[in-house]
Amino acid sequence: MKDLSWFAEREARIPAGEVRTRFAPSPTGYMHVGNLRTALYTYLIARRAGGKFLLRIEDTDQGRLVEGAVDVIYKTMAECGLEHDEGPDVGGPVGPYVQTERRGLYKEYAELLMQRGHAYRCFCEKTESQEDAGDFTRRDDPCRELSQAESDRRAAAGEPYVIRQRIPRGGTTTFHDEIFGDITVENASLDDQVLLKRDGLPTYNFANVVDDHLMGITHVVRGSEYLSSAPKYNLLYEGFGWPIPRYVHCSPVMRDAHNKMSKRHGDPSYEDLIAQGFLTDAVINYVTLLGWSPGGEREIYSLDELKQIFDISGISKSPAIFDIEKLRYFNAAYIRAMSPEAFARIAEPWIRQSVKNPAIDAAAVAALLQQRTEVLTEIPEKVDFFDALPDYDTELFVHKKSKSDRESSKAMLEAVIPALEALDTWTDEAILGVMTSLAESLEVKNAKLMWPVRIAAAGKAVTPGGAVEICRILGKDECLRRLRLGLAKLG
RNA sequence: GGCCCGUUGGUCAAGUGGUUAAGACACCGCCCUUUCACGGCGGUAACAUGGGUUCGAGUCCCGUACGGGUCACCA
Repeated sequence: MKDLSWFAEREARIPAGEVRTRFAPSPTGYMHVGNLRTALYTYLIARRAGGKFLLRIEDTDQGRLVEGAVDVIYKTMAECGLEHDEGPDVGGPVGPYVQTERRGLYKEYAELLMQRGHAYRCFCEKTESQEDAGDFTRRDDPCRELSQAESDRRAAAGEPYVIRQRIPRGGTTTFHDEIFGDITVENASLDDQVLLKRDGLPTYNFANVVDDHLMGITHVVRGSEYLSSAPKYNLLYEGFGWPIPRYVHCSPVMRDAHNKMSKRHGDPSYEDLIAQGFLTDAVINYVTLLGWSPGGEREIYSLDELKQIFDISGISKSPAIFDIEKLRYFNAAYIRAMSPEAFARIAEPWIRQSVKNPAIDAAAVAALLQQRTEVLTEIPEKVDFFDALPDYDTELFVHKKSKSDRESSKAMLEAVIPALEALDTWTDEAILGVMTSLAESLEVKNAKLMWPVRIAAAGKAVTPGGAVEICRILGKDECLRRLRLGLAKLG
């Protein structure tokens, strides 16, 4: 048995009282919304307490690894501003927090547990899935009662085995969860779970306990699917004589009342949301509020603000349904709150998707869009008329509210074209001045004059911005060309 | 099926024995107005259910229903 005393030294180097959390994804795919939320809560708990936030890659299932998944995790964390504290274990001879790189460790700890009688070798055949497990009753493993000598002999003879946890046959185990409170279960209902697999790698159940302890984790934050396994982890901690961390089990993020969010059902991952034109800050804000509430009426919070106020007590017990409509609202709020310059910067590529004409000022178009955009993806379709006048129907000139019909529209255009032709300064003020004074002299409401101008200029009934702004951005020549065209259409 | 957990409007949610049961999204109406949007004002809409405990229960206890999780050499 290797000397493990160095761990005592290592532990001594973790500052007493420091809150330490970890986000421990397994690299089996993309970063879904539930993952992101868990990462966020884990991060916020640490930051709020001025503690450490660590990252650990749980790659012990060699069969389920997905190429590039680790990169997605790192990239997403970085993009979201969830900076993690670096670290190999404090001073210990252990590498970075990637479980396959720590494999030797788990075996030693499993053997330590075996020495203490809390684990045993099992030489039985595999059951690799729930289906294989058959009925719902727990197997009474014959290997559990094998003598140490017999067990050692078979192992030495090269017989493959796994190491199982020896759960007490009687009694109960109680653990405390920060969200769900005290939960007590009968030990008899617990299975002798596998700790170390045949391939020598630990199961999640075991690696988690060992690593959380070695990393000095004080708050174990994870999905509520682990709630019913928690008693087994407690027994493990007790077997080692280690302090039990605080548990924070979070309910899942749902796509509807019955199903979790999942890629398989076409639910968006973090990357998908960004590709769909959502802003990182809005996603973070919304996702944090899905299943957690600060208690007041305010809803818009930056990550920095969340770091100051996040509290475990606000996490809710029941699952929350992801509502993309509300995310859209948050996104729109974030867009509106940006400086015009910042918005122009992010909107420009989207504007240029449909507006190729360099004569059209993208920043000016962006200014019109800022109050009317929920997600970036809706931009190209909204502004395409700046590039090319759509082939519109003259029915558009008929508008009840402004009392416009074909005749009035024709008359308005006939009047406005020469007035604008005579205009030298092509600014909002000048254009508006011409139009309002013209409306006044024609004794019509502004709307009645503006309506046909906007229709002729844009070729569609709904546009970002009004007649004046559209005319201005189009430029005098193009604007007048379109107005004359409109007039011609009206015959 | 056993065990564990949950349940306030369509959705997110406040609420910790005494409230006209907040607020937000969505929806509807009105106002503003140069279309749309923004903004402003107003409206519809909830304590799953049955028993207790209590002067008093959304809040505490028990049952029921419904929903979720778990029972893998997956995490």
